Amino acid sequence: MSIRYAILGFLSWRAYTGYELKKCFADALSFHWSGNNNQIYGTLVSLHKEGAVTLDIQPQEKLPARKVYTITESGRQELKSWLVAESELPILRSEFNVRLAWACGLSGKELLEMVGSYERQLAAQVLMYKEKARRGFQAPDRTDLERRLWNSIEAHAIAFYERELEWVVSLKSEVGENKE
Amino acid sequence: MSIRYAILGFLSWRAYTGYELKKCFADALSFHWSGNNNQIYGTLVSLHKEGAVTLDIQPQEKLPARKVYTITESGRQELKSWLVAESELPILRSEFNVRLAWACGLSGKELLEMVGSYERQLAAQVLMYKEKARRGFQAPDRTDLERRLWNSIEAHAIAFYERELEWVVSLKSEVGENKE
DNA sequence: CAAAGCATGTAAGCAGTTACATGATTGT
DNA sequence: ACAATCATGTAACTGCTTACATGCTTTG
Repeated sequence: MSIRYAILGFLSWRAYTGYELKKCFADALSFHWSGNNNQIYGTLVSLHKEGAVTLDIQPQEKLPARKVYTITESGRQELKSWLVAESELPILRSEFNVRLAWACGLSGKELLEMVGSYERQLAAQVLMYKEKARRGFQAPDRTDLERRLWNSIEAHAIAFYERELEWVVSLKSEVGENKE
Repeated sequence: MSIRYAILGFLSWRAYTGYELKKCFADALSFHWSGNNNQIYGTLVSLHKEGAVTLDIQPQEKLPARKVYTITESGRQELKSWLVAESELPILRSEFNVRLAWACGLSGKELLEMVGSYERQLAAQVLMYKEKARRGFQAPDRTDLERRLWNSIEAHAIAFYERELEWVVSLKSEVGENKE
């Protein structure tokens, strides 16, 4: 999928500028996009061309004009028909897995160091996610269901890294036995 | 990362042709690449250009010549120094998550159908992975450690989809309560 | 005085995808 | 007759990334 529907999703809440959408992507857990300019500004241009959003240009005295995008009825319909379509299965792309697959050529010490380094990275990520989740996400008037769904998605994202961490810890003993 | 190191990994076992490598990627669980021609044949050409592999062309009577690639000492070193480098954290890209984030606009029935459809897909994926794991992977003389590592990676990959499935099932009750 | 925030955008590139192209051989 | 296996390769595309470019304002 592309970032297109995530942008339509945010716009279904309220009108946003590209700059504000960037912040949405930066703040939201469990969206895997960096929210870089090229994609957001580019996607907004195509959405506009295709009539999924309207554009309101608000000039400012000293700053570049704000371009405020508002979703149209056609945009809402596109979002809705995407929602009920079939999802692709999630893909787990883990560099560490690939490394581990050929790590048996390393010495026991190197292997443990490799696993330990990944463990530290994961632990930091878990902390970071938890902190982000604690701060919460700025969203306008959400229904109770929506809030519960977002909480569940967040918790699931955190759990993913926690499971990974547990697995890596279990790997250490598996590998450690072989060391001596 | 790129598929480059995975290819070097396979070649560290033994020499392969591009065609055989394609099958490796198709058979291996927990590698997220499709193993398409463009990538494999292209990567082999660059690996050769850079001296990480040597090439032996074996003409055949009626079929295109087999191009057998063998890893060089320099290729082995490149693989090893990659192994001990720091991994990027795994990224979970889940289309379903994005859909769910804005699914509260759907009716209770639509929502349950959406979740149910994803649940069925996941269940099928889990079965498929288990069947693949049961058949095992054709690899030449592996050490005990290597076999254990691959088993652990496979089990972890299956567990990932099983967790996702558990989560989705728990979502159903969360969503179901809201329906009435 | 530097950093962060506001606000737009572009250039160049990487990694990956599907689909196409060729063509013999063997099994159902 | 049709599909699968063997075996190579190319074309066109999508999605995403980092880094660059501009330039004013507010805060520390």
